[in-house]
Amino acid sequence: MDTRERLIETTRELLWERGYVGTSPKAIQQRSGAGQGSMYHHFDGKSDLAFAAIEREAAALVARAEADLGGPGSAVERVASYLRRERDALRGCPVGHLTMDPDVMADARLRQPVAEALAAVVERLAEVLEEARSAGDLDVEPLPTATALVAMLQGGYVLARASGDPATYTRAVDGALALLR
Amino acid sequence: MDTRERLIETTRELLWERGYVGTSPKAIQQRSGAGQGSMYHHFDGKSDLAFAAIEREAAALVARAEADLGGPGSAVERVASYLRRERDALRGCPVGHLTMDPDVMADARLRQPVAEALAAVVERLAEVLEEARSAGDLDVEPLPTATALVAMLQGGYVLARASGDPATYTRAVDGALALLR
DNA sequence: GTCTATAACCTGATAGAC
DNA sequence: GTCTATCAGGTTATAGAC
Repeated sequence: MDTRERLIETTRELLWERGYVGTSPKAIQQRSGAGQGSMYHHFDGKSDLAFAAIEREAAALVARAEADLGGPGSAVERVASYLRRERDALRGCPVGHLTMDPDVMADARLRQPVAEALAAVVERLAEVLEEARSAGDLDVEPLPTATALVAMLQGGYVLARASGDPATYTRAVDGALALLR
Repeated sequence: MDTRERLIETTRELLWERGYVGTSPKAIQQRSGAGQGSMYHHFDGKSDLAFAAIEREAAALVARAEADLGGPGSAVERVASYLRRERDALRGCPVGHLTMDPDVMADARLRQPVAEALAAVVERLAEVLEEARSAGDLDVEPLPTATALVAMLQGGYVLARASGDPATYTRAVDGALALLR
């Protein structure tokens, strides 16, 4: 992995752990092993480097959702496997996380990939719910239901982090799946 | 309002807007109109002042939930009025917000009021759901359902902030209420 | 209770040598 | 491409006068 790549991956980690406001260029340089000059050679500054990291994280989120929602099985099964996929509940969502960061939300460029990725996941889930409805397996409005389910996952992280217990996240998912029937 | 009070209320505002990591003592002093010496006279430091603000915010969260969940009406109606209560979707939850802040989560003292308040809301909602179940109006497991519903609210903020549109929050609530039937 | 002074370190970046 | 030097300003306090 070359220096540029290491800078981006390190920034992904730090954005996840500490957010944008809580991540300093110095911390990125130290963890990645890149020097000051090196970082400013490859990127215009903190915001530019964060953009590269956020774009990549956003694309990864959409890809993970698609792996479940576009996988094998009936529409209902795919929704369940998306909801039940193992997640690192105490770390939270690397993308959803960023919506609570004031400096990310204040910067249109940083905000865009976050907005697009979450919207894409909701829309994709709505498509699969629509499919389940057509098949007669479910009787719900696709878009509000998809929005509620993705919100429940995002909020599941909030409650799990607050309680310090990953089981809180699982409990939220169980509750949502039970409601879906 | 005296200086001490102004410091606490200003800190509540700034924690909501910018989080703990993103809020500096200087910013608190400037917005509250209190001087450096004044702040350090009333509080041991940033963390001590934040604790006072967080404790108060956490208590307010529990009180708002109780106003709906302990209000008049049937159990089902109270759940609906809790879920439908108007919230400032783009600002997010002043308490849930803090779970994404690394320095709050790393400090047991700051974390405790956040953990307790969110747990109290979930438990209270579960009680009301149990009541609705006893009345034969609802057929759900109280605790997982309450966890899913509170998570949905917390995640509704995430999606609304990402999209920049408060309607996203409302859509999530609508989806959840529809599932509850 | 509030003020100013001071401190040691961090932040986010630029400049120019190698 | 990477390095070190430098910079103006912010951070989170402490000290002591008023």
